[in-house]
Amino acid sequence: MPESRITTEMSADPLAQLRADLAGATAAAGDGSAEPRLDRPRQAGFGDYSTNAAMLLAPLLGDSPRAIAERLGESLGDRLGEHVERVEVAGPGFLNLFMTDAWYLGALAEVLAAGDGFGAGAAGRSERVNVEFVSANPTGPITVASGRHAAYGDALARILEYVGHDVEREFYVNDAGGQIQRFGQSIRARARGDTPPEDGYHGEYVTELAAAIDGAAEMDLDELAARGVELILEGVRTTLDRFRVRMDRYSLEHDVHPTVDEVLGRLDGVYDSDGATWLRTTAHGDDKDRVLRRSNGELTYFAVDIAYHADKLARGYDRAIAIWGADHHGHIKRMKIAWEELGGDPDRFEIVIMQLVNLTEGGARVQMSKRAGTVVRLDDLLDDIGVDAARWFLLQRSHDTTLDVDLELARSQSQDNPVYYVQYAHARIAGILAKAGEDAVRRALATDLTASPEQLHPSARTLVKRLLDMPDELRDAAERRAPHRLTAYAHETAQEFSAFYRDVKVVGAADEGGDEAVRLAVCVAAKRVLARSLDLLGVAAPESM
RNA sequence: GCGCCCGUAGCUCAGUGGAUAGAGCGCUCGCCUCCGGAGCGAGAGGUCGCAGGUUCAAAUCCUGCCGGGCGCGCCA
Repeated sequence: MPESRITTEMSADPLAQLRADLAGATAAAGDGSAEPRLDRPRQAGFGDYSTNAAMLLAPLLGDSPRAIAERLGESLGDRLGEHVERVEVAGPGFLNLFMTDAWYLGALAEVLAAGDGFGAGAAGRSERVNVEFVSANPTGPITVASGRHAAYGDALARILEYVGHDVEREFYVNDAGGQIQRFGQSIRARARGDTPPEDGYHGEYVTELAAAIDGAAEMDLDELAARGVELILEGVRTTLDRFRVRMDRYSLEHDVHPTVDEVLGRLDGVYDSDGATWLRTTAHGDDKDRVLRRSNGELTYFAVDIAYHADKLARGYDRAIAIWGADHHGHIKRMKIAWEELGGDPDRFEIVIMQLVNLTEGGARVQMSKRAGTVVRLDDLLDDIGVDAARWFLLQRSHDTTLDVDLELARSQSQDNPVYYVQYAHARIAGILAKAGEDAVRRALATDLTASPEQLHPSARTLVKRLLDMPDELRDAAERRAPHRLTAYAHETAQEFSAFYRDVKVVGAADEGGDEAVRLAVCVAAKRVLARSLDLLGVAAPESM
């Protein structure tokens, strides 16, 4: 294992360098198979970073973890030189690293040298990724539930892009089939002053559509439905735009239909029974076979979806991520089976299931019923709590847990609301930098920070340490498809900036014997990290509030 | 009955193998001659649903139960 090799390479990620040194020392002590972790201990007494390397080496070397830790600590200390204050062996065999101010300042300088791109490309390997989300029947305005999909899919796409992937965002429009027919019938009924069919659409917007379409009462049903879809889609685009959600591609089910026969012909296990056409999905572990064409001759949603995915597959993405609602989880198995039948690699087709959203007001649940037409529209939510709060709250929780949005809290522009807390921290930094003046900031950024005599305040070290986490946080958020982690990260960063602000004076640092340039540099780095985090979440990062 | 998701502080939830389990809200008590008080600090509050198992180490992995949500159509 070449030693100093890895560490001499310039990297925009100081932690990656530290990790490389650790990996080098560990490999030299063992056979290279151990993959040590570099952790941030919660306890300040356990150092700035810690590693489990010795405990991993113990079974390999047949020695006690603590004895190995002693030796490994020494060689690691040699590698790190002046970057490390001391290396301690603790507990069952942890190695705790206490970094020097010099290391912190060097790391800070690297963060700043990365400009606005700190953490960019953290994925390492770039893939061409398709993210399909929000896809829904274009038979009504976009709801809060779809809003969660939209916020999630968009933030995920932003994060994937930032860490280095080539992302395409796609909206699949189910503009064909029975639901659309019922939609057309519903519009016609309203146009004629009748009540829509039982299984039709009863929302008030249907009446508005009927009024907006000339001759709706007499129009051909298919044409009427198509006109309705057109108007709904227009509204959907407007809402998504307002919600800062960008789509690269709208795929229409209508366009998929002509390809269905050809695609189904490529599948094994298609057979006729009871006047219908089936796919033998049980051959691949499904509990029952699935209908492709009903005995009345109509295609099922499944059949059309297979053709849609065949098209997606043919487009040759490295990875396709589809975001579906919780009520669709029963379809995962059969769709994956079909994907494989089509020759797709199962590892390159992911389905993310979004759990439901509930709105609460003063502790009570806001009742939503699709049938009764009392579903809350995303637009209504945006009117109520604003785009920033809506994006934040809809993104705050993991996609696989049901989400409660406390409207009262989300609405309040007070100290209670986490999204304003983070934005406030960003604006506050902007205020400080403005107070310092452009020249001072420019000079600070041109300074060789490592030459500064500044003794970093513990709050400054904590904050810088947090900033250095960004590449890892982004990588985790991307790999785990977990944008919500970024809300937590942004909030922690804001909190730690607040502590830093409380503990040290930035403008006029000299008054207390400090180096203003270093402190300004910390501010600039923190501001960029907050701005980037907020941007990836689709939340504004205001200069003033 | 079967499948998927969830069960962590009063509430809403982070935390997918590491050392004394965290945040926000709510509650209690403090802090404005100070670069933005839309702020800051302190405190109370937890058998990580239960029981086994794997591991040097489990909220985290495995098994079985219990509780909640969502599905289980020739609907989409």
